[in-house]
Amino acid sequence: MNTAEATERLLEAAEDLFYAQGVQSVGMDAVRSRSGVSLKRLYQVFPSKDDLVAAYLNTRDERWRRSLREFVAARADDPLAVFDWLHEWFSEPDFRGCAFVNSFGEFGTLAPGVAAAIHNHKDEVRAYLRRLVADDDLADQLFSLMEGATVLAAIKGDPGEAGTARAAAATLMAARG
Amino acid sequence: MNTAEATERLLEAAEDLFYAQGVQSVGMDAVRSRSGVSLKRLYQVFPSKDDLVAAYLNTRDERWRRSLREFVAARADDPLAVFDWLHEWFSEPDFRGCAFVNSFGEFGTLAPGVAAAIHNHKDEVRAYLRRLVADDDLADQLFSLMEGATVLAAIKGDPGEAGTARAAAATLMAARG
DNA sequence: ATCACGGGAGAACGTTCGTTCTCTCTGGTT
DNA sequence: AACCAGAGAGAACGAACGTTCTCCCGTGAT
Repeated sequence: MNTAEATERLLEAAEDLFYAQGVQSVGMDAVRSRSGVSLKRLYQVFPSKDDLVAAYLNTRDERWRRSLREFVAARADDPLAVFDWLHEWFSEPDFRGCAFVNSFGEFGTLAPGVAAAIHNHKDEVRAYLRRLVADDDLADQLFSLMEGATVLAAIKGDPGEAGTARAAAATLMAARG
Repeated sequence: MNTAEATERLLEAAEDLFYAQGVQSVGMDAVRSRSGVSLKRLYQVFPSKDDLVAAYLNTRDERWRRSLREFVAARADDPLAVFDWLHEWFSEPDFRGCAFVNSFGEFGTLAPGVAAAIHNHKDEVRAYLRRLVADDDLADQLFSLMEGATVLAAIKGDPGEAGTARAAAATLMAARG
């Protein structure tokens, strides 16, 4: 197995485990057995758990934003499609909320690499929304609705929060012309 | 020191430490030295860390909701006052987001007592908002805005999110008459 | 005064975890 | 054939943590 394949398998295992159970409660041994990559190799590729966590967050950020972007683009970049995408995401059986918000809850501001990945993700999403609606204030309002819906859907286990946020978004957009 | 005072000091120390640093990264020894209560007494009052965490969340829930309720009541129960209260909360120097959302990130659905406290808190807040605006759909939309603003204010360290959410709330309320 | 009890301080125990080390094997090079 | 670089499996190490235990002291009852 070459380094590229080892990296890929490690990131896939890390994402599965960290997202489902949280970072702190998953040991490096669990990542090793899930990925089939030896501990020695693991530490060659990611010299510490913090490095693995930061890589997990960054790859998840890219996949997550790409999925959202493509879904919305297929709907003629209608901002309301964002909330339809949220509904699909909330309905996935292993949905457990926003990985970045959850990691913030686990680490707060303590781990620098983790904090940077969290900031970067939120900045990118906000920038995307601002491109989508071209009114920065409105975009920030929609962003707040997105985050609230995600938190509540995760805690209550109810995908219907996406519909609530969508209705609010429609009202806000209508009010702004 | 009697049991009542020990309980009080333990809960105060636990809240300070758990909220500031997260639950998992605070050991029982830290709670002991901060509170001045011996370990033996600690385990008499709270037989396990899970019990202490659940008690921390429940007392915080009550104090938090009382503070919100009183602030808003002093403003003639204007729903927009909720967002002014959020702005004050976000501006506190040790603000670190919603303790319940953070705990959800740490524990997910694993610890039953913790999960129950989280659900209870969110249910109570939603019920309060529904009483405040008397339109359940609108109340749920405001709830989503609150949660989103809290998450984003915590991650970005910017109390201004309260203003963004307030403006959105004003628009939504105007649209509903 | 003595004795029993409850409490405080902190050592001790068992487990978990991040990280490193050892041992062995394989596979390519000369 | 001899050798060596690297990899895998897993033991080992050191720290941290939740929880319990030991030892000692003070206090209140008899």
